[in-house]
Amino acid sequence: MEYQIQRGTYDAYDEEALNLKKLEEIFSSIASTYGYNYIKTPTYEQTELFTRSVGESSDIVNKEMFTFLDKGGRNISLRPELTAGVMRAIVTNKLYARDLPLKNFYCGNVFRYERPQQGRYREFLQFGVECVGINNYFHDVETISLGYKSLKFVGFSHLILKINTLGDESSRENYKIALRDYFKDKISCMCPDCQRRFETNVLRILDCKVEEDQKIIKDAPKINSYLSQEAKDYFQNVLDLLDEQSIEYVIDDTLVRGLDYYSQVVFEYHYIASDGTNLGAIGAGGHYDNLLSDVGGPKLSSVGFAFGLERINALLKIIEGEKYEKPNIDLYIIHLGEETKQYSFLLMQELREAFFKVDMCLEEKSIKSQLKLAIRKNAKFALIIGSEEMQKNCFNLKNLNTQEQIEISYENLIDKLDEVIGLGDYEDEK
RNA sequence: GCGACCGUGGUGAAGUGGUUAACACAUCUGGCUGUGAACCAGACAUGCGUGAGUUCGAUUCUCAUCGAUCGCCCCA
Repeated sequence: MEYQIQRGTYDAYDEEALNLKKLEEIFSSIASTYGYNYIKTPTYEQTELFTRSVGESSDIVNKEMFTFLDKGGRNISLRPELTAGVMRAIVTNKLYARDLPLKNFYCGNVFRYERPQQGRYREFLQFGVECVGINNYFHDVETISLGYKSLKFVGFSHLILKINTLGDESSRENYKIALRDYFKDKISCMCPDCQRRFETNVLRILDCKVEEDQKIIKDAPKINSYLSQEAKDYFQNVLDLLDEQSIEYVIDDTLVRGLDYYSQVVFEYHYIASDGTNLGAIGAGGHYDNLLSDVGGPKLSSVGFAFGLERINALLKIIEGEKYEKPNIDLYIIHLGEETKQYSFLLMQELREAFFKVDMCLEEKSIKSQLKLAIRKNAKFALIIGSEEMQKNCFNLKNLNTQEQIEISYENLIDKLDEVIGLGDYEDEK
């Protein structure tokens, strides 16, 4: 009986695992330059935390959560996103009493029980940030631009930033009433999904892709006419400040997010690969005013976003093609003859102490096989040690890219490796 | 949750109701016992996602199930 991997999950190994991990490192370090600190919260929380925060009308909570009773009878859910947990942590630890805003970034696995598709898993990784505590459009822009620049940095040269405003609470309520009013007598001839949305969340009707419905939606009232002057100014300030930084955006007034907690500005990052692959949003976020108070803390405005690491990784693989980074080592030691094995092994351990990435084959194999192994391990250099070399304490160092080979003494080995491998790294970065 | 399509070795894949499941790449061994190639000779699926059924006989037909992919829904 062979065990099967669970639906919607995947194993990452080799370059995929390497690059996923690298993405986390890069995003983390860029977030640090923006003054964000790492926060880690539990993988599961009380179910109610999510129904309260993400929203009972949202599909995520409604039908996509992994929910169960633990042995103590507690109602538990695997996190479908990380914002709610971060908010809870802020309340639990009374972090809101510190200097505001609180700026945290996170990276972790989240769970949603959905039908799997390309770029969509039931357990996937999110990297995100939350800036909590101050209602100031500068923070919105700071956050949007952090996401934007991070994505640019890892290789998305032509990003699409979609942005919209949902207005403040009263603007949004008025707008919803207007929408209901508009769709009231038309809804019966719209698609079943829209009819459902009409009841649960009118805003989402704007998202509908059915052609017939689009015609009706086109003439629906626009949020713009229902925004309070304050909300309009807020949004305009955000746009102006984005312009100042030459961050390009597209205003998309049909952009409404699926999580219930957003207000004011919302945004999504998109990328369409040259081969047409479109994985949907690779990152998305927005401003929210009531989440912290919904979870039992003070009422503080916040803004945040989350990236989907698998989607980002999949697109980068297409963009970078051959250059997509593979695991590698610095040096592969090739030993010839029984008596050189131990000598080589000890040398290898010594080099590892100096933080070189070194490996060797501990079986007896022909030089041919060992060279092939070196290639397969993606080694930069091979160090060939035969009994003659062992006697003389002198080896052959072969550059596996250029095939050049030099003779080098034991004394000079580490210096030479420093020089030659350091150089290799430098060239890689260029 | 709904619809479509698919599932053969490490990989890409051909194929048939019936004794040895083609071909290619990769890998291993030897020819060549110290340098990644080429060439030559061998090796490599007790098996065709899983389970059941039809049949004298199924990888090939039927059903179920699991899984991938795509569309819808939703989302990162």
